[in-house]
Amino acid sequence: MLGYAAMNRTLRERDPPRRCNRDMRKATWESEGLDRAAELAERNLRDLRAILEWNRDHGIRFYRCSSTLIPWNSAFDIEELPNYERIRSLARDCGAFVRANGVRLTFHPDHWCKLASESADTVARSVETVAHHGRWLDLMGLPRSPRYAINVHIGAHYGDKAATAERFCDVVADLPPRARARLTVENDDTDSLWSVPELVESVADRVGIPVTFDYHHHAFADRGLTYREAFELARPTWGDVRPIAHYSEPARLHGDADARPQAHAHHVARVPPWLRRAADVMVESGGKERSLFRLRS
DNA sequence: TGGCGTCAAGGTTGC
DNA sequence: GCAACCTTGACGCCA
Repeated sequence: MLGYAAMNRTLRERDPPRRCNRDMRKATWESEGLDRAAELAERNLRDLRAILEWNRDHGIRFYRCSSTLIPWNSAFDIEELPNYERIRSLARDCGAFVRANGVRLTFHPDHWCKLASESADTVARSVETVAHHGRWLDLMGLPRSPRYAINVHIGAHYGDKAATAERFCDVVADLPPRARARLTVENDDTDSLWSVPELVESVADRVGIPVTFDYHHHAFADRGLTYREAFELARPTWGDVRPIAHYSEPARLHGDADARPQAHAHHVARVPPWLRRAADVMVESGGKERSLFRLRS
């Protein structure tokens, strides 16, 4: 399967727009609080259902939902929402749709999520982040499996990779099951950070979570491995679950000579067939769902 | 209503 | 030691 992340450009341009990433700024959160969060969450969940239906109608069964599905959820318990029962019902409905249609739904908390941080406060906030993603998937009634992944990066080295890996594993082992059982870890796009072999050896083999292979990121920390060798290293960490891989192409190869090497191109030319055969591939490009259509044509 | 400056959070690197 | 940068759409102020 091929998938895309977050925004659906086609539905975003409709009137009214359909999207599941409505958010608010701090000042709004402080002035309007739970009532506003409740309203945005409800609209986001309704539109998530619409996006999932649109995906199915267009042959797309792999989708990464925005982490602002329930905005500011790290600041409150979801049961505190005044419309909690409606939220629960909408989430259950999305989950039922996902299961009935063989959809793979995942999340990818952003780079503020630092499970291996040296700061206890940062770790606590990061644990809360993956925990509430797990809560959403539970509300949807989806199995606690990396089929419905909550994918994170370690994203730092703190000057000591061995100690960082140790902290990461300790924190992961203590996560609530709703997050722990769905957690996956992805290779970074920086030479000093976490490559596929490092994640497999230092994390996956120790604490038993799958490694998400990001094809584009691998170029920045290849450790002498070809793309295929790196993927084959990550593959067994998924056990019985079909692996997820991320695929994008450098903007520089698509005419943007000034782009930094890590920048993603707006579309991708071709997903390697060996990768498509062995994994569900999340295409990360600005073109979103339209990039998938171009790959088919 | 449209344009546009700014946005909760962490960490690395360059100066 | 401080500032820029990551990344990117969307929020929300202001004209």
